[in-house]
Amino acid sequence: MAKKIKTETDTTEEKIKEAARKVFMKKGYAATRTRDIAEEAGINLALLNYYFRSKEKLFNHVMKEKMQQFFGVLLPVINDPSTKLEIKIELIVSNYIDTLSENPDLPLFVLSEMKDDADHLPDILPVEKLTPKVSFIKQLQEKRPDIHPAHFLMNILGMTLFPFIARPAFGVIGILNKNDFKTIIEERKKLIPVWVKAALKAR
Amino acid sequence: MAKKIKTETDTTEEKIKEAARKVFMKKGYAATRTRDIAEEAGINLALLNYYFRSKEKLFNHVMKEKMQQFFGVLLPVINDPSTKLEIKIELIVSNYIDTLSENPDLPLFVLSEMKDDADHLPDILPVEKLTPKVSFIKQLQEKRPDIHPAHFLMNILGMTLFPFIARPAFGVIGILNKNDFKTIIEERKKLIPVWVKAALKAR
DNA sequence: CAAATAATTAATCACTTGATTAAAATATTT
DNA sequence: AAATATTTTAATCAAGTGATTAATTATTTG
Repeated sequence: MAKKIKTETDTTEEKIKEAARKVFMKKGYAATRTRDIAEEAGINLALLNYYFRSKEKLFNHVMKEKMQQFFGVLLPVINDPSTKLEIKIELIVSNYIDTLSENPDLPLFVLSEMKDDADHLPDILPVEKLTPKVSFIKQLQEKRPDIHPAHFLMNILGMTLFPFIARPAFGVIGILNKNDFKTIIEERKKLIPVWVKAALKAR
Repeated sequence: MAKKIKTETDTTEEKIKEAARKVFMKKGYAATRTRDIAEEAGINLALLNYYFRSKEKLFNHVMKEKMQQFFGVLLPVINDPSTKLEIKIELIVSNYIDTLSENPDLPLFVLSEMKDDADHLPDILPVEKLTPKVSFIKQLQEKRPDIHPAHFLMNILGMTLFPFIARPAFGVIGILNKNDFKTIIEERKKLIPVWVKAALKAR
């Protein structure tokens, strides 16, 4: 009989983490019961506390991961001085669309939980501040010194992320069925950069 | 001594509703305790159930109000056939910015709670579906028959609402302090329509 | 005014929930 | 194989939570 080798995804700790990701992402911190996570992981409730001490500590672990995933799409691109502005825009949009197509709950989860907690969050996510030294900001200011660069960041992220955040709302107003959504999102990979560039030129 | 006249905002029921709006909007359904609402309203916990029967019923009342407020900005403008497309765009943007400046938690609240509940929400909000008969949709299709009208709706709403949804995130990445935010949002009233119109022309 | 009705409260219930404990089972080391 | 350490479980606790009850106070009505 083959020896039991516990692969990384097979360990109890990883089963709990995976269940925690799933349940926290779907229901948020407050609506999640540790029993939900234990059941999802197929383990006893006490084990969860044995491995993670408390609901809050387990949540912080997931939250840190998810914030890194969320900002991890943006920050490397933004900081790379060797990529020109137009390419940065294309990369941000297509990276986010790829990530969120696999993980559509990510932005609403991160932004909701950040709001509850905005103050002591910088602790768990060491994010370099977007000073005017950051190449993306510099490039935007070069192109449009008359407009605050935050505007264009809001435009790119708003156009890209909002459809995922508001997806149920688009359902309610009946403008999109499930299949349309996937198609439209895929179209936006090419369209959003075109529109952002048009906005950069608009006077 | 003057007679006690209970004004509309002075009644117990209204005090409970007002407290419920405040607490539910700030913390969401799951994180809200009925005791929080009672305390905020300055009444006994039992009174809350006396007037509204249950936490869920009280919440549904608030939710319905907030959904009407949220969609109420959009739907009348969208359906008016006598307003031309460019004006519609300006109205949607400036109406939302005015509403959300007074009520910045509205979109994250509505969209979060809609997600948990997406299925049986159409019950509490009778929203006319956005068929191709709706004037806004018709106007978009006239202007750009090559692009699904949902794209432009996503653009307008994304650019307008996203800054409010992601405000704590903009704080964390340090691109905006509190005063900047107000200024920038006010600037966007004029800028977003310019950008949307540029996008409508872009090829 | 007195009786009836409505509004309000303090106390409490039943259940949920995060967490702990003590013991059992399993794995590891000696 | 015995001893030790680690992992897992069932049972339980204490605090929190939505809701109810029974009594009290205020208001309305006849």
